[in-house]
Amino acid sequence: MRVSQLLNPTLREVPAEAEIISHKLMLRAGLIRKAAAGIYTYLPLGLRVLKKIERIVREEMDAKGGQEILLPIMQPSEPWLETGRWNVYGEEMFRLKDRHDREFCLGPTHEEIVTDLVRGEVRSYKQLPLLLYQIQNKYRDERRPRFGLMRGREFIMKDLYSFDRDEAGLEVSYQKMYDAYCRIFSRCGLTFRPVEADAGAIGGTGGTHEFMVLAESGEAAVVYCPACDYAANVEKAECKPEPVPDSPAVTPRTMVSTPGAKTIEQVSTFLKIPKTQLIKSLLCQGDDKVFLVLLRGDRELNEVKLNNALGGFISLQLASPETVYRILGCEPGFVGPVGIPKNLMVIADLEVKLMPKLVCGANQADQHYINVSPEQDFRIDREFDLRMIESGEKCPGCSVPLQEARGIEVGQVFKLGDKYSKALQATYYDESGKEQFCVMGCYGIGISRTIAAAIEQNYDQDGIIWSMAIAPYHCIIVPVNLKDAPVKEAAEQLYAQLREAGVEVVLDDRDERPGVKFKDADLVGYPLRVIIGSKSLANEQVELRQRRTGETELVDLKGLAEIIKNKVDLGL
RNA sequence: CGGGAUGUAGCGCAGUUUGGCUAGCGCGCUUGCCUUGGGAGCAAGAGGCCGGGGGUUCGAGUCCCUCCAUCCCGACCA
Repeated sequence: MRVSQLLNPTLREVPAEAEIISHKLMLRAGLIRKAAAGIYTYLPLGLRVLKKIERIVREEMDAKGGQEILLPIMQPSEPWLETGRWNVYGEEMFRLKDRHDREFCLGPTHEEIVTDLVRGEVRSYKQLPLLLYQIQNKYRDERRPRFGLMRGREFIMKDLYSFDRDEAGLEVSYQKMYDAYCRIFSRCGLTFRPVEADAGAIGGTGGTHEFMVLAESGEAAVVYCPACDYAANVEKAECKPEPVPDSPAVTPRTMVSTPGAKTIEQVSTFLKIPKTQLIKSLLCQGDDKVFLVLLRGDRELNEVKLNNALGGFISLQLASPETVYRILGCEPGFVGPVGIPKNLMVIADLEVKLMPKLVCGANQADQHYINVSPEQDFRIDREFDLRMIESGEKCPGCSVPLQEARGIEVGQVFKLGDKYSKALQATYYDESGKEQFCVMGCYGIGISRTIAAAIEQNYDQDGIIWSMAIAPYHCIIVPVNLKDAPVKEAAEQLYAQLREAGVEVVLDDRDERPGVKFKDADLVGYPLRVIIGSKSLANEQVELRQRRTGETELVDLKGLAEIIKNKVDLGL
């Protein structure tokens, strides 16, 4: 391709809309343009990167026995009604009606439609296991799309669905995908970590792992063990209850005045009692149920754990101050578990019981109780691990202190079990002629997000640094001065040779000054750059520069095509 | 959805407070000259429903009402 003909509108300045580095660089390097919030057009170079990643994904899926299909984007409501998710998915689902008023959605995911397919086509155990995948658009009306391709309302995903005879089969499929994902992200040149995760609305009873590309801009927080291979999303990371070491003298429960002290911080300071001896009492509302959640004062509530513990709500949130007042007769700052209405369920974190004496709100303005004993002074109806893990806590595997990092979730693998096959009656007949439910797994990779993640991990002040495997082109030829006939001729010749050799190459044939071409080449991030200038050309030599290292070598023009071809094949 | 901000040429911005004639600047774009190893220089040009609608006024980019769009924080989220 000739740069003069390439639709690659690079920008000198960063559009005001971009915040994070990948978004800025993708706009500046002319890879994407915005069509609407969270909806993007891929320009030629952006699309080439996308196709490169797709190709790697296809190769690895096919290698594991995956069969590619293409499911519809527009899906009828019926299978969604059968699984109950038509109503559960909420506003995040784009919905539409046809001229007959029949309801459809733009697929946010494809469990329903693929299971609907399989229940119609699979009859026998002989057809299993079945691994079906597709690469296509997903639609989610995110409340807040952001960061360019990182969180879009339309995005491209590879999703594979496995159908097995039983749990053992699922285990095999799951492991295949887990391995394939590791290979895919390695081939894309990413530093990543599989972490234990929460299954969220996709549900399913088995395990799930998220594949996190480690980057500062990541939206997810993970903890990992530097000694063993334990790693988990903080939403999921299991917390061991820790006893509070310092226990105050045992005296009867006493109400004390704490004027204006509403937060844990304020109460702790006012009473000169460490936060570990305070109780954090949160009145929560899940759908239409209200309950009181108790945590040690210095801990944070993990809402995902809470929601899972209670069986999953459509909406779970802190109760409004009005609700708190209606139920407990005080404002949120003075809530506590002592003397509350009998029908108000109390859900405590595992650590609460380990607190010998504690301080809590008295459900009266400006009053707290001190010397409160769990179970003696208030009841605990149910106990769970409800808190957010903190970095430095001990690894559940090997007790080494955990470290914290941020990550971009580029993939997730789920064991679904029979959640969808049961709801949609996807069954097969086993050897004895008995009807059984398929055991399912689903496995997603955010292809478009992976592009953004790759940039977040590979850039410098000049622009993007692609790894060879996913670069839009392998190499760019920059003739310093096209009006210099030998330079032009050498450039054209090399361009032809490289194309002949199967190297993906662009020739910057624009009548621009060299500085402009160098800047653009760095910005776009071609891994290899050949600079043809008159001085070195006089010795039949040109410069070969590596984008990542900036390392430049003077090489003979003769045989250069082979050298470049080798570098491309070796991935540098 | 709550809070905050922004919308003026392809991009980045000024002008809006205190209404006034023909709406500016830089980059980019077009043409010519010149230049050719890290976003050169000179000259001449093109390009705007000042986000939309309504209102106030002799007069609105500027004031008022309203809608829309976009971004950030939070909430939320496979």
